[in-house]
Amino acid sequence: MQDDDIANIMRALGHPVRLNILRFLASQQQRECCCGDVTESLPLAQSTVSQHIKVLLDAGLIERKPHGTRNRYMIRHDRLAEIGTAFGGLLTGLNFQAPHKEAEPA
Amino acid sequence: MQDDDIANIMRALGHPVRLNILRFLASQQQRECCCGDVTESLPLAQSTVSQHIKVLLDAGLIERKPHGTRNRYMIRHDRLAEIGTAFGGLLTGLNFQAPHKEAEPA
DNA sequence: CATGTTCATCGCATTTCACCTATTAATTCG
DNA sequence: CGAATTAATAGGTGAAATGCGATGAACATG
Repeated sequence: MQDDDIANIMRALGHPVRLNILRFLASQQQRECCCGDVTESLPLAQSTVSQHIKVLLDAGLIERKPHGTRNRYMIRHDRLAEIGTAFGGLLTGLNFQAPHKEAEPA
Repeated sequence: MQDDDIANIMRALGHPVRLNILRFLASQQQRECCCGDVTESLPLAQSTVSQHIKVLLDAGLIERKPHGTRNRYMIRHDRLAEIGTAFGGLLTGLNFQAPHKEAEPA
């Protein structure tokens, strides 16, 4: 995964509302979960929520499934796994460069 | 760690240039590493780099140590560990069962 | 077909971000 | 002290993000 991809994903995660949306989706996994449900759980207008959902979609963090007149949203666990790996790699890379001097444990 | 903190950190990590700066600092850990060094490694003006550094400082990802007329910068490994834990917690909360191990400094 | 529901998208206003040049503060040194 | 060095900050500009209300497409149903 490229720096640009990681940066994009981090930016998508860099907003409290979007974190809330993800958590909400996670908590409602097995039910119908459409834009309206998410909107109800937040003090924001429907259009605003829809925008945030789009950001998460574009970052590949969630997926959309049309379902009648509604859209059902769900977390993309496959992508989360990738992201976890990439992020772990990033942190490891940032930690790795001090072979003789280690971060001292308290 | 609160959602706002996580979001702040994610936003700080959500820019390729800042990822580059972190990597550069990681690779130069044992040497003097001041703003000028970072600037030389990037196609950006000194003031722009200084601003990015400020974002990383505010997010607690790096620290500053005045050193003569220069400022020496270094990665805050303690914070990276915290962030790794928080991020892991976030992913777990989203129902992601990590099949890989987390990046932590020993 | 007409009506109601859902929600993405389109303006629009405001704020924040990213970049620059120029300046200023702090420090070293002749 | 004056000159040089380093880097933070001030100020300006254009782009992007964030929020809203309004509109319209897609679908279900009477």
